[in-house]
Amino acid sequence: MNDETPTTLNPQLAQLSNFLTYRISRVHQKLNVQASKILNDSVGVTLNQWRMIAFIGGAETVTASELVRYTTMDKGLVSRNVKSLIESGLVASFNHEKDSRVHLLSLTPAGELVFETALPKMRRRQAKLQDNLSREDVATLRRILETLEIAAEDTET
Amino acid sequence: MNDETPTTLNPQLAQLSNFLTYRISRVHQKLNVQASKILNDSVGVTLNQWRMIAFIGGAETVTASELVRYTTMDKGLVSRNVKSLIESGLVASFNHEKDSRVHLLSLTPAGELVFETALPKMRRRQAKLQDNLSREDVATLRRILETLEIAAEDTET
DNA sequence: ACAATATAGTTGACGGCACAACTTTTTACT
DNA sequence: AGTAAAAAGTTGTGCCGTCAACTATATTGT
Repeated sequence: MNDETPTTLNPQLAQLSNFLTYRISRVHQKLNVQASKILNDSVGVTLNQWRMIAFIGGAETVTASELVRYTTMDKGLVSRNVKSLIESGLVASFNHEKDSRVHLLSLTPAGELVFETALPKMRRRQAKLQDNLSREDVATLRRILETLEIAAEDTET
Repeated sequence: MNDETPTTLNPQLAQLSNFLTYRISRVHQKLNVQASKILNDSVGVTLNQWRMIAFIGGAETVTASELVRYTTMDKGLVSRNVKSLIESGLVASFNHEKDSRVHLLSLTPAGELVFETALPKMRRRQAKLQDNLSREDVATLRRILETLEIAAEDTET
Protein backbone atom coordinates (compact mmCIF):
# COMPACT_ATOMS: atom_id res chain seq x y z
CA MET A 1 0.00 0.00 0.00
CA ASN A 2 3.01 2.25 0.16
CA ASP A 3 2.76 3.36 -3.41
CA GLU A 4 -0.55 4.97 -2.62
CA THR A 5 -0.74 8.60 -1.81
CA PRO A 6 -1.85 8.91 1.79
CA THR A 7 -5.35 10.15 2.24
CA THR A 8 -5.26 13.89 2.45
CA LEU A 9 -7.42 15.61 4.98
CA ASN A 10 -9.34 18.54 3.71
CA PRO A 11 -9.68 21.64 5.87
CA GLN A 12 -13.19 20.75 6.86
CA LEU A 13 -11.97 17.55 8.32
CA ALA A 14 -9.09 19.18 10.07
CA GLN A 15 -11.58 21.41 11.75
CA LEU A 16 -13.72 18.49 12.78
CA SER A 17 -10.73 16.86 14.34
CA ASN A 18 -10.30 19.80 16.59
CA PHE A 19 -13.77 19.83 17.92
CA LEU A 20 -13.41 20.45 21.57
CA THR A 21 -15.67 17.62 22.41
CA TYR A 22 -13.42 15.24 20.61
CA ARG A 23 -10.36 16.45 22.42
CA ILE A 24 -12.11 16.21 25.74
CA SER A 25 -13.19 12.72 24.93
CA ARG A 26 -9.64 11.63 24.21
CA VAL A 27 -8.25 13.22 27.33
CA HIS A 28 -10.99 11.66 29.37
CA GLN A 29 -10.24 8.25 27.99
CA LYS A 30 -6.54 8.49 28.67
CA LEU A 31 -7.06 9.81 32.17
CA ASN A 32 -9.35 6.88 32.84
CA VAL A 33 -6.82 4.37 31.66
CA GLN A 34 -4.18 5.98 33.81
CA ALA A 35 -6.30 6.06 36.94
CA SER A 36 -7.55 2.54 36.43
CA LYS A 37 -4.03 1.28 36.13
CA ILE A 38 -2.91 2.91 39.35
CA LEU A 39 -5.92 1.59 41.22
CA ASN A 40 -5.68 -1.87 39.81
CA ASP A 41 -1.97 -2.15 40.43
CA SER A 42 -2.01 -0.79 43.95
CA VAL A 43 -5.27 -1.93 45.52
CA GLY A 44 -7.12 -3.93 42.88
CA VAL A 45 -10.30 -1.94 42.58
CA THR A 46 -11.96 -0.35 39.59
CA LEU A 47 -12.37 3.36 39.09
CA ASN A 48 -16.02 3.27 40.07
CA GLN A 49 -15.30 1.22 43.12
CA TRP A 50 -12.65 3.71 44.08
CA ARG A 51 -15.04 6.60 43.74
CA MET A 52 -17.41 4.89 46.06
CA ILE A 53 -14.71 3.95 48.53
CA ALA A 54 -13.43 7.49 48.51
CA PHE A 55 -16.87 8.83 49.20
CA ILE A 56 -17.58 6.38 51.97
CA GLY A 57 -14.13 6.85 53.45
CA GLY A 58 -14.61 10.59 53.46
CA ALA A 59 -17.99 10.53 55.10
CA GLU A 60 -17.98 7.62 57.56
CA THR A 61 -21.45 6.37 56.84
CA VAL A 62 -23.31 6.63 53.62
CA THR A 63 -26.36 5.27 51.85
CA ALA A 64 -26.51 3.93 48.33
CA SER A 65 -28.70 6.76 47.17
CA GLU A 66 -26.21 9.26 48.53
CA LEU A 67 -23.60 7.53 46.43
CA VAL A 68 -25.85 7.86 43.43
CA ARG A 69 -26.46 11.53 44.02
CA TYR A 70 -22.86 12.31 44.71
CA THR A 71 -21.07 10.28 42.09
CA THR A 72 -23.77 10.68 39.42
CA MET A 73 -23.40 6.98 38.82
CA ASP A 74 -26.36 4.92 37.75
CA LYS A 75 -28.52 3.41 40.49
CA GLY A 76 -28.04 -0.08 39.20
CA LEU A 77 -24.34 0.37 38.78
CA VAL A 78 -24.03 1.53 42.36
CA SER A 79 -26.10 -1.38 43.58
CA ARG A 80 -23.94 -3.91 41.80
CA ASN A 81 -20.71 -2.29 42.87
CA VAL A 82 -21.83 -2.12 46.48
CA LYS A 83 -22.52 -5.80 46.25
CA SER A 84 -19.09 -6.55 44.87
CA LEU A 85 -17.39 -4.38 47.47
CA ILE A 86 -19.24 -6.19 50.23
CA GLU A 87 -18.29 -9.52 48.72
CA SER A 88 -14.65 -8.55 48.56
CA GLY A 89 -14.82 -7.42 52.16
CA LEU A 90 -14.11 -3.74 51.66
CA VAL A 91 -17.49 -2.40 52.65
CA ALA A 92 -19.92 -3.36 55.39
CA SER A 93 -23.63 -2.78 55.35
CA PHE A 94 -25.95 -2.15 58.30
CA ASN A 95 -29.64 -1.64 58.60
CA HIS A 96 -30.99 1.79 59.10
CA GLU A 97 -32.87 1.99 62.37
CA LYS A 98 -35.83 3.92 61.14
CA ASP A 99 -36.03 3.15 57.46
CA SER A 100 -35.76 -0.47 56.58
CA ARG A 101 -35.28 0.25 52.90
CA VAL A 102 -31.97 1.89 53.58
CA HIS A 103 -28.61 0.28 54.08
CA LEU A 104 -25.89 2.20 55.79
CA LEU A 105 -22.52 1.61 54.24
CA SER A 106 -19.12 1.99 55.82
CA LEU A 107 -15.61 0.82 55.13
CA THR A 108 -14.30 -2.31 56.78
CA PRO A 109 -10.72 -2.23 58.09
CA ALA A 110 -9.68 -3.73 54.76
CA GLY A 111 -11.62 -1.00 53.03
CA GLU A 112 -9.93 1.63 55.15
CA LEU A 113 -6.61 0.20 54.15
CA VAL A 114 -7.51 0.47 50.49
CA PHE A 115 -8.65 4.01 51.07
CA GLU A 116 -5.49 5.00 52.92
CA THR A 117 -3.28 3.27 50.39
CA ALA A 118 -4.85 4.58 47.24
CA LEU A 119 -5.65 8.09 48.36
CA PRO A 120 -2.06 9.39 48.44
CA LYS A 121 -1.34 7.73 45.13
CA MET A 122 -4.35 9.33 43.56
CA ARG A 123 -3.48 12.67 45.09
CA ARG A 124 0.04 12.41 43.82
CA ARG A 125 -1.22 11.67 40.37
CA GLN A 126 -3.54 14.62 40.52
CA ALA A 127 -0.71 16.82 41.67
CA LYS A 128 1.47 15.57 38.86
CA LEU A 129 -1.18 16.35 36.31
CA GLN A 130 -1.47 19.83 37.69
CA ASP A 131 2.27 20.30 37.84
CA ASN A 132 2.30 20.77 34.13
CA LEU A 133 -0.16 23.60 34.45
CA SER A 134 0.10 26.96 36.08
CA ARG A 135 -2.11 27.79 38.99
CA GLU A 136 -3.96 30.11 36.71
CA ASP A 137 -4.46 27.38 34.12
CA VAL A 138 -6.05 25.13 36.69
CA ALA A 139 -8.42 27.85 37.76
CA THR A 140 -9.28 28.63 34.16
CA LEU A 141 -9.85 24.99 33.40
CA ARG A 142 -12.22 24.62 36.31
CA ARG A 143 -14.17 27.62 35.19
CA ILE A 144 -14.33 26.45 31.59
CA LEU A 145 -15.44 22.97 32.55
CA GLU A 146 -18.17 24.47 34.66
CA THR A 147 -19.34 26.53 31.72
CA LEU A 148 -19.21 23.63 29.32
CA GLU A 149 -21.06 21.37 31.69
CA ILE A 150 -23.92 23.81 31.81
CA ALA A 151 -23.91 24.32 28.06
CA ALA A 152 -23.87 20.57 27.52
CA GLU A 153 -27.14 20.29 29.34
CA ASP A 154 -28.87 22.44 26.77
CA THR A 155 -31.03 19.81 25.21
CA GLU A 156 -32.66 21.64 22.36
CA THR A 157 -31.54 20.61 18.92
CA MET B 1 -35.20 9.62 56.66
CA ASN B 2 -35.75 13.32 56.93
CA ASP B 3 -34.96 13.47 60.59
CA GLU B 4 -31.42 12.41 59.86
CA THR B 5 -28.73 14.98 59.57
CA PRO B 6 -27.51 14.91 56.01
CA THR B 7 -24.13 13.36 55.57
CA THR B 8 -21.56 16.06 55.87
CA LEU B 9 -18.66 16.06 53.53
CA ASN B 10 -15.32 16.53 55.12
CA PRO B 11 -12.75 18.77 53.43
CA GLN B 12 -10.82 15.80 52.15
CA LEU B 13 -13.85 14.64 50.32
CA ALA B 14 -14.63 18.03 48.96
CA GLN B 15 -11.18 18.05 47.49
CA LEU B 16 -11.69 14.67 45.95
CA SER B 17 -14.86 15.85 44.38
CA ASN B 18 -13.00 18.57 42.61
CA PHE B 19 -10.37 16.38 41.13
CA LEU B 20 -9.97 17.57 37.62
CA THR B 21 -10.36 14.13 36.25
CA TYR B 22 -13.72 13.82 37.85
CA ARG B 23 -14.91 17.09 36.43
CA ILE B 24 -13.64 16.19 33.01
CA SER B 25 -15.41 12.90 33.23
CA ARG B 26 -18.72 14.56 34.01
CA VAL B 27 -18.38 17.09 31.25
CA HIS B 28 -17.42 14.37 28.84
CA GLN B 29 -20.45 12.35 29.72
CA LYS B 30 -22.85 15.24 29.31
CA LEU B 31 -21.32 16.29 26.02
CA ASN B 32 -21.73 12.74 24.79
CA VAL B 33 -25.36 12.61 25.72
CA GLN B 34 -25.95 15.92 24.00
CA ALA B 35 -24.20 14.93 20.78
CA SER B 36 -25.82 11.52 20.70
CA LYS B 37 -29.22 13.08 21.02
CA ILE B 38 -28.65 15.47 18.14
CA LEU B 39 -27.33 12.71 15.93
CA ASN B 40 -30.02 10.26 16.81
CA ASP B 41 -32.81 12.77 16.38
CA SER B 42 -31.61 14.18 13.09
CA VAL B 43 -30.02 11.32 11.19
CA GLY B 44 -30.26 8.25 13.39
CA VAL B 45 -26.63 7.37 13.80
CA THR B 46 -24.51 6.88 16.89
CA LEU B 47 -21.64 9.11 17.89
CA ASN B 48 -19.04 6.63 16.69
CA GLN B 49 -20.83 6.13 13.43
CA TRP B 50 -20.93 9.86 13.00
CA ARG B 51 -17.23 10.18 13.60
CA MET B 52 -16.60 7.64 10.93
CA ILE B 53 -19.03 9.22 8.51
CA ALA B 54 -17.45 12.60 9.13
CA PHE B 55 -14.03 11.23 8.42
CA ILE B 56 -15.08 9.41 5.29
CA GLY B 57 -17.13 12.37 4.10
CA GLY B 58 -14.18 14.66 4.61
CA ALA B 59 -11.72 12.47 2.77
CA GLU B 60 -13.63 10.83 -0.06
CA THR B 61 -12.07 7.40 0.23
CA VAL B 62 -10.76 5.82 3.36
CA THR B 63 -9.64 2.49 4.74
CA ALA B 64 -10.67 0.96 8.03
CA SER B 65 -7.20 1.26 9.44
CA GLU B 66 -7.16 4.94 8.61
CA LEU B 67 -10.34 5.23 10.58
CA VAL B 68 -8.67 3.47 13.45
CA ARG B 69 -5.66 5.72 13.37
CA TYR B 70 -7.65 8.85 13.03
CA THR B 71 -10.49 8.27 15.44
CA THR B 72 -8.43 6.27 17.96
CA MET B 73 -11.33 3.87 18.06
CA ASP B 74 -10.69 0.21 18.62
CA LYS B 75 -10.04 -1.94 15.56
CA GLY B 76 -12.89 -4.26 16.35
CA LEU B 77 -15.25 -1.42 17.05
CA VAL B 78 -14.46 0.12 13.70
CA SER B 79 -14.93 -3.19 11.97
CA ARG B 80 -18.35 -3.72 13.47
CA ASN B 81 -19.46 -0.17 12.86
CA VAL B 82 -18.33 -0.30 9.25
CA LYS B 83 -20.42 -3.39 8.91
CA SER B 84 -23.47 -1.72 10.36
CA LEU B 85 -23.00 1.37 8.20
CA ILE B 86 -22.80 -0.79 5.11
CA GLU B 87 -25.89 -2.68 6.18
CA SER B 88 -27.80 0.51 6.70
CA GLY B 89 -26.69 1.71 3.29
CA LEU B 90 -24.66 4.72 4.33
CA VAL B 91 -21.27 3.42 3.37
CA ALA B 92 -20.04 1.44 0.38
CA SER B 93 -16.99 -0.74 0.29
CA PHE B 94 -14.73 -1.51 -2.66
CA ASN B 95 -11.74 -3.69 -3.07
CA HIS B 96 -8.34 -2.17 -3.13
CA GLU B 97 -6.66 -2.89 -6.44
CA LYS B 98 -3.28 -3.81 -5.12
CA ASP B 99 -3.89 -4.99 -1.59
CA SER B 100 -6.65 -7.47 -1.21
CA ARG B 101 -6.71 -7.11 2.55
CA VAL B 102 -7.90 -3.56 2.26
CA HIS B 103 -11.40 -2.26 1.71
CA LEU B 104 -11.87 1.23 0.44
CA LEU B 105 -14.78 2.94 2.09
CA SER B 106 -16.83 5.81 0.77
CA LEU B 107 -20.20 7.36 1.48
CA THR B 108 -23.22 6.34 -0.52
CA PRO B 109 -25.62 9.09 -1.57
CA ALA B 110 -27.61 8.30 1.56
CA GLY B 111 -24.40 8.60 3.55
CA GLU B 112 -23.63 11.93 1.92
CA LEU B 113 -27.07 13.11 2.91
CA VAL B 114 -26.45 12.14 6.50
CA PHE B 115 -23.13 13.91 6.39
CA GLU B 116 -24.55 17.09 4.89
CA THR B 117 -27.48 17.06 7.27
CA ALA B 118 -25.63 16.42 10.47
CA LEU B 119 -22.52 18.46 9.84
CA PRO B 120 -24.14 21.89 10.17
CA LYS B 121 -26.01 20.77 13.24
CA MET B 122 -22.85 19.55 14.85
CA ARG B 123 -21.03 22.70 13.87
CA ARG B 124 -23.76 24.80 15.30
CA ARG B 125 -23.60 22.89 18.53
CA GLN B 126 -19.86 23.33 18.67
CA ALA B 127 -20.22 27.02 18.03
CA LYS B 128 -22.82 27.28 20.74
CA LEU B 129 -20.58 25.57 23.23
CA GLN B 130 -17.83 27.99 22.38
CA ASP B 131 -20.12 30.97 22.51
CA ASN B 132 -20.03 30.79 26.25
CA LEU B 133 -16.28 31.07 26.21
CA SER B 134 -13.98 33.79 25.14
CA ARG B 135 -11.62 33.25 22.24
CA GLU B 136 -8.84 33.19 24.74
CA ASP B 137 -10.58 30.58 26.85
CA VAL B 138 -10.89 28.29 23.90
CA ALA B 139 -7.22 28.64 23.11
CA THR B 140 -6.29 28.04 26.71
CA LEU B 141 -8.52 25.01 26.89
CA ARG B 142 -6.93 23.51 23.83
CA ARG B 143 -3.50 24.03 25.25
CA ILE B 144 -4.45 22.57 28.61
CA LEU B 145 -6.06 19.53 27.06
CA GLU B 146 -2.95 18.96 25.04
CA THR B 147 -0.84 19.11 28.16
CA LEU B 148 -3.14 16.85 30.11
CA GLU B 149 -3.30 14.33 27.33
CA ILE B 150 0.45 14.01 27.39
CA ALA B 151 0.58 13.82 31.16
CA ALA B 152 -2.13 11.19 31.14
CA GLU B 153 0.09 8.94 29.10
CA ASP B 154 2.66 8.82 31.84
CA THR B 155 2.21 5.26 32.85
CA GLU B 156 4.50 4.93 35.81
CA THR B 157 2.81 4.46 39.13
C1' DA C 1 -56.86 5.74 58.44
C1' DC C 2 -56.22 4.93 53.68
C1' DA C 3 -55.30 5.56 48.99
C1' DA C 4 -51.96 7.65 45.98
C1' DT C 5 -47.42 8.79 45.32
C1' DA C 6 -42.59 8.83 46.12
C1' DT C 7 -38.24 6.74 47.45
C1' DA C 8 -34.59 2.86 48.26
C1' DG C 9 -32.70 -0.60 46.25
C1' DT C 10 -32.44 -4.91 43.10
C1' DT C 11 -32.52 -7.15 38.89
C1' DG C 12 -32.79 -8.15 33.80
C1' DA C 13 -31.91 -6.91 29.15
C1' DC C 14 -29.25 -4.79 25.92
C1' DG C 15 -25.68 -2.19 23.56
C1' DG C 16 -21.06 0.02 23.82
C1' DC C 17 -16.43 -0.80 24.16
C1' DA C 18 -11.68 -2.97 25.19
C1' DC C 19 -8.73 -6.77 24.74
C1' DA C 20 -6.93 -10.59 22.61
C1' DA C 21 -6.89 -14.52 19.39
C1' DC C 22 -7.16 -15.54 14.78
C1' DT C 23 -7.01 -15.53 9.33
C1' DT C 24 -5.33 -13.71 5.31
C1' DT C 25 -2.26 -11.10 2.73
C1' DT C 26 1.79 -8.27 2.18
C1' DT C 27 6.43 -6.69 3.20
C1' DA C 28 11.16 -7.32 4.85
C1' DC C 29 15.22 -9.91 5.51
C1' DT C 30 19.10 -12.76 4.10
C1' DA D 1 13.18 -17.57 -3.39
C1' DG D 2 11.73 -18.57 1.20
C1' DT D 3 10.96 -17.70 5.80
C1' DA D 4 9.89 -14.34 9.40
C1' DA D 5 7.56 -10.41 10.72
C1' DA D 6 4.09 -7.00 10.13
C1' DA D 7 -0.37 -5.18 8.76
C1' DA D 8 -5.64 -5.34 7.61
C1' DG D 9 -9.68 -7.00 9.23
C1' DT D 10 -12.83 -10.17 11.71
C1' DT D 11 -14.62 -12.34 15.50
C1' DG D 12 -15.20 -14.02 20.46
C1' DT D 13 -15.38 -12.80 25.22
C1' DG D 14 -16.36 -10.21 29.00
C1' DC D 15 -16.97 -5.91 31.57
C1' DC D 16 -19.15 -1.46 31.97
C1' DG D 17 -22.97 1.41 31.83
C1' DT D 18 -27.93 2.71 30.75
C1' DC D 19 -32.68 2.03 30.82
C1' DA D 20 -36.62 0.18 32.52
C1' DA D 21 -39.34 -2.97 35.31
C1' DC D 22 -40.08 -4.55 39.78
C1' DT D 23 -40.44 -5.15 45.14
C1' DA D 24 -40.69 -3.23 49.41
C1' DT D 25 -41.15 0.47 52.42
C1' DA D 26 -42.23 5.27 53.66
C1' DT D 27 -44.61 9.69 53.04
C1' DT D 28 -48.34 12.72 51.76
C1' DG D 29 -52.94 14.34 51.25
C1' DT D 30 -57.68 14.06 52.28
